[in-house]
Amino acid sequence: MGYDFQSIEKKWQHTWESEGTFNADADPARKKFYCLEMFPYPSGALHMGHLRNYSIGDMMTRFLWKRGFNVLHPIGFDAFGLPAENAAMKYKTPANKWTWENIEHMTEQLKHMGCSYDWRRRVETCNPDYYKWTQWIFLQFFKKGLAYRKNAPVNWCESCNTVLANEQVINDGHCWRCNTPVVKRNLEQWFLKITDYAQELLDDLDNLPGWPDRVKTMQRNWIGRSEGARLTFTEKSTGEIIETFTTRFDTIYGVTFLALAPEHPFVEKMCALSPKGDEIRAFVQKCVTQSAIERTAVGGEKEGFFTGFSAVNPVTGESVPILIANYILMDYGTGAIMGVPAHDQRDFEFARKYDIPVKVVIQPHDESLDGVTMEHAFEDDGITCNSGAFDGLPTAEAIPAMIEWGVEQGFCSREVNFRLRDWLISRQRYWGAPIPVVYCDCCGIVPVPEDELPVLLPAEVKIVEGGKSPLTEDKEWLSVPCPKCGKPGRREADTMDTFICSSWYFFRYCSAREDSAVFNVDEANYWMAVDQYIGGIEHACLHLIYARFFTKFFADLGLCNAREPFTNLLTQGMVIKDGAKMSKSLGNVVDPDEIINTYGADTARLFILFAAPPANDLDWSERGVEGANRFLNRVWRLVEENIALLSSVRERPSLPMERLSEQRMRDLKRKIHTTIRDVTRDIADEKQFNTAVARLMELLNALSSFRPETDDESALFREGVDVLLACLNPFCPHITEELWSLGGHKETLSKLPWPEVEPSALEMDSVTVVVQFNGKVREKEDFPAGLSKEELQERVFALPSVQKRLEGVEVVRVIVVPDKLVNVVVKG
RNA sequence: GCCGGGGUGGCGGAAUGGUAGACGCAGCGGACUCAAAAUCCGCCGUGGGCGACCACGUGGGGGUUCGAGUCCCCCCCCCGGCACCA
Repeated sequence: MGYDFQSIEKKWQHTWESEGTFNADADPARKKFYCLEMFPYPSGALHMGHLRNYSIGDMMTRFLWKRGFNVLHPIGFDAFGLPAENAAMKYKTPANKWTWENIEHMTEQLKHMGCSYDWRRRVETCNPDYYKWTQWIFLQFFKKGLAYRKNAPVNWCESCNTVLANEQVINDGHCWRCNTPVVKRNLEQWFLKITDYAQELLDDLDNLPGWPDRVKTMQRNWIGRSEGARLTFTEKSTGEIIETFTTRFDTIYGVTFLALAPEHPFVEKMCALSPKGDEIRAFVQKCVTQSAIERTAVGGEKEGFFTGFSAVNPVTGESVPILIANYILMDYGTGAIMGVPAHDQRDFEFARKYDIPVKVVIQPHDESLDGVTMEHAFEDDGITCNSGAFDGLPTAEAIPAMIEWGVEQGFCSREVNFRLRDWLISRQRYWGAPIPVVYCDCCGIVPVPEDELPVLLPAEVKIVEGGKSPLTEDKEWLSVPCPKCGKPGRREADTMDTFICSSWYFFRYCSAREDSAVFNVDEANYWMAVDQYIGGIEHACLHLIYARFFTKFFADLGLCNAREPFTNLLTQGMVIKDGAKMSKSLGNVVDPDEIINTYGADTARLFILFAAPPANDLDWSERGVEGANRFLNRVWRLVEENIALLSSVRERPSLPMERLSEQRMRDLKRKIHTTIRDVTRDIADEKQFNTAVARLMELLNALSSFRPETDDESALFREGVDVLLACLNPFCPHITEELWSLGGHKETLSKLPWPEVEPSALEMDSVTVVVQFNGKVREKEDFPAGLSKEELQERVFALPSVQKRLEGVEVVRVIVVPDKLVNVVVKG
């Protein structure tokens, strides 16, 4: 029978809650630490991913309290979102009720894990007290001109019945939430101008040494900066200006066509002017109906159409044909490109298909290209040719020289383009924060005055089958007088992307009950930035970019000093079972409740932290869980079986190393203190929690076999048990608290300082020295620690086994590393 | 294609350029037991040898070094991101 974790865990959870053990208040006199895990969506119950995330965060929090920090460790719920609406339809329960029930249930689950949250700070993004401020933030964006409406081809998920931001289209054109293929629709929508911050979002990644390279690289790719020039062409018959963007300005002499996106504004004009207008329209129609995936797939069939119009190359004066091409994207650069088939593979394929000339303007170093016969484009650097005064320049010099010349001549300008697009934040859904604007026939778009916030969601809505937003059907809710002129107006029926709600919650935690402002600036400045953020890597280009954007915006509003929200980021791996991510559809889920009910929260936490380093995927193993449980039972027995002995030396100090002479006592003393040293380093510096646990298992093994006989030995044994419990406490808080109090201690272990290393206890009495011959281990021998190089070599050479090996060989060289090894290099 | 992260026993995983495989899981042998469970003790990379030992071994190939899982170069494979972005 194992120990009675059920009653122990309940007991200590009550104690921590009733005593407010982990409540934290801003205190400028104390050094702070803000430890945060990504808050959960209240889907109904915690899953293993949550259990892992919160086990890591809780362990770190408890460790940091012990290390003397004032630790803010809050939790809340990312409570708006589509699943609530789907559940409403499925179970005929209002989204509101479903969500709040889930929040209460999951709160209980988090408490059963023994998590050390400051529960006074819990936030729920669907709470009007919270989304009032989400709306307020929107209004600040609006005031600054960073929230705007535009008509654009946008991503539409036919399953979620709403638009999506670019970041939310993943896996080659699929919805991030439901994996349905995304289609394009032309709609007028609200956007946030995240592109204004593109350069800073990119640059500041260099100031985040505490972030994994993987995540920074993903964000750099996503932001996608490219430097080049904007070049102006003139259409011959109309004089229309057509602008193109290029990163290879050095290839302008090789331009043999111009290609426009089907959506390019000049296309409409050409249709009107040209006798081929109907044909052009037909071609454009064909392109537009292609799916996003077809249009953007690498190696997809390039389709073009000669418009009959032509443009003049401003550099050469040559006339080149204008085509419309399906592979040109309207929302990147200018929506038009200069075609250089000799030096761009896409242009090359296109040119060969439509018999457009290929003009070589860069020669490689090792061969000579011929535009007529070449089989693919030459895209590498080389030597410029056929380019007038620039002939002979290597690419790296040609680009800046030619741009400079183009700028002087007035037909080009330097330009930087980003792949990052503005953030589409409208959602055609009910369960989200309403966008606080009113449409008025007289005044246009009118923001709701700040003192009228929040714009409340109607509590009861009719669920509309077919996925249409219920808000569009609620005539009473929609109709509202214009805040400006008072005439009848109409509310915005779209709600905000829930990623808006989660872009600022970590600020709200700093002063969660503040009702006069979005957050208290002083408290935010005390707590922010988050010192340690923990969550899944799937948010690399979603939440983690949005949150950085919001923080920079807040800083610009003067609301906070921090320009980056998260100083250190830990992205934990997935929980795997039978070789695949745990998921309902695969049927390989393990329910956290079941594990906690069977083995206890301490066992669950310990297994999760021991089974793999946090960034790795974690292979779930029932056997491994049993192993963790076995360890805790051994710890329990160690204390229980020695309880009288431990009490008898409660007040007897453990002797310092200098006073210990017996070898087994010296060894145990050293083990106790190297354990403190190593566990501290593993948690604080390496964030290798699995090895920290391994060290504690070793300490238990040492204590189990010690068997004290004298009072001094008992006192040493007690010291070892105390250290084991104190170091294990952040991992397994309940059992360690219980054993701590069973051992006669009065204080709450959770708030006691982390044990201190006694430096003298770390000193080694003897060391095992490895004797190598030509780099191969041949002998091992114990010597007193601290021998000089000379003495160690002398004593090694005196060993009979070494003497034997030295017979008949010539010693060429000897390398001696004190306390470590002697390598004898021999010949013959 | 570009960028990032990886590749170590049967498995999860350890190793400031200095004993490869800590710790755990599984397995094997033993003790206790009428028996089982639980617990405790021992063994546990591969090949060879009765043995002391010897050879091989961290994806592959080179290199630096007295010494390389670790550093450098080339290559292979797996995972992730971006990709018709001009």
